[in-house]
Amino acid sequence: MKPTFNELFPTLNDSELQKELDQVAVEKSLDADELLMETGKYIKFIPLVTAGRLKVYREDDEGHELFLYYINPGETCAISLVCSERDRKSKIKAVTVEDTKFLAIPIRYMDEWMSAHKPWYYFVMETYRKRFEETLNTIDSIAFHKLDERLLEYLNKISVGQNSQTVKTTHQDIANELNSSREVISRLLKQMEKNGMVQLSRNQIDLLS
Amino acid sequence: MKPTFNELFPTLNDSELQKELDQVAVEKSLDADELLMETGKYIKFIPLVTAGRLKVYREDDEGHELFLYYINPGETCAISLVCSERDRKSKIKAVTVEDTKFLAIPIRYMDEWMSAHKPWYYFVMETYRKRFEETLNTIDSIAFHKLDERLLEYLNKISVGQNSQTVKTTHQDIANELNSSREVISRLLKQMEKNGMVQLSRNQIDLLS
DNA sequence: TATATATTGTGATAATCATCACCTTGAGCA
DNA sequence: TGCTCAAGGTGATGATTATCACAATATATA
Repeated sequence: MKPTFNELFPTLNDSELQKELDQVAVEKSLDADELLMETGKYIKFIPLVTAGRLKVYREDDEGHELFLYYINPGETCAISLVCSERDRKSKIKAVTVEDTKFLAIPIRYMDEWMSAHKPWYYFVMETYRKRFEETLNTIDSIAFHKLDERLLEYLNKISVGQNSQTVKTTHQDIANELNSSREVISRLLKQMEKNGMVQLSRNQIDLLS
Repeated sequence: MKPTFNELFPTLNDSELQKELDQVAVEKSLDADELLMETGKYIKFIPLVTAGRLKVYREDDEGHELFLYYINPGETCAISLVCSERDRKSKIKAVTVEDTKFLAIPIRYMDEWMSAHKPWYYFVMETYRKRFEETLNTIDSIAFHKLDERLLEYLNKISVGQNSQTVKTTHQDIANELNSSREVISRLLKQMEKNGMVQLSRNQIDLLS
């Protein structure tokens, strides 16, 4: 059963706000592995994700990347909220990991709705808070933890994000997302398998603990 | 000549807002090296810094710390804005680096002012944007750069923050703020001195380039 | 089924950084 | 002035991670 908008965004359940949303929101969909937001590009709308999933990365000029967090149904992208301010450019990349649907809200409604609709205001502020916190957790991870811990945190994040113990990916992709190298990830995973923490197979890692 | 409030916070120059500010803001001051915000504690007010300087750190459970950014006069703390939402706890530490004065705004006015006063709204959103960006820059630094680059970025950040080429600190303190060790920082600084990038003396580093 | 390709495994080696031990230098003050 | 202590210097060693080279294995597809 497909969840309704109100089930996905319970805090936006407000008749006046919904009237406005109905008027301006455009339903869009993307296939898996499509680029929603690109480093250096302007952001023109706020995506309210209703189905599928987005992965958000930090990316630098030399092609390095680092996984930050997922955007799941019922969530939106804080960066687009921040950057919507006076059309700032983002330094962030958002990619769909599966077929994804979202409502696109043109950013010009941001300021207006923030003062006109308390539910929208709370929704936006809570989004900020969550993303800031996740970003700080990422900092903890890379600043204070070694790669084996980071790998475990990464796998758990993926697992929780997609609500499954099975992570379908390659060692190379993990290495990219942690800004490490394939061999190192392979060795660490082998070690984790020896310790009974995961089960490895081609293109797949099953978390056991 | 001490700058006026309007010079420090030009975007808050709005007669209605200032009337409210005058009513509720409490002027406070702290000596150097005092703790304004502590990991795990609640935040009860928003500090509008008018003089001095704050240093903001990320801190983990095991006492590791990592310098994030300065809060200079004319600025405020994004974390207190985010965390003020429903009285969240912070995982952040803010310490005065010199005698510091600020206006304390009780957090209960946040929501009210956000919808009632556009200048306040823009100020808060701009603060978010800046801090988010700085936090992402910190991620770039620790994820993509080696320690020598990070050290240089750190010294530049300090230098710009205090508007001086002379950084008065010890190697040990730098090591703490970069989550490294004193010997490593000493060696890297010596290398930088050989390359003519800095001049070292006791408790002091002068940037040359 | 045979072959091509993507994925994973693994040893050797190097770079980076942390840690330990101990020394030297400089500044304040008894 | 000489003592004390904080700050800085430096070699040795080890841990972690990156990189290179190449082997082994699984999957797809011709």
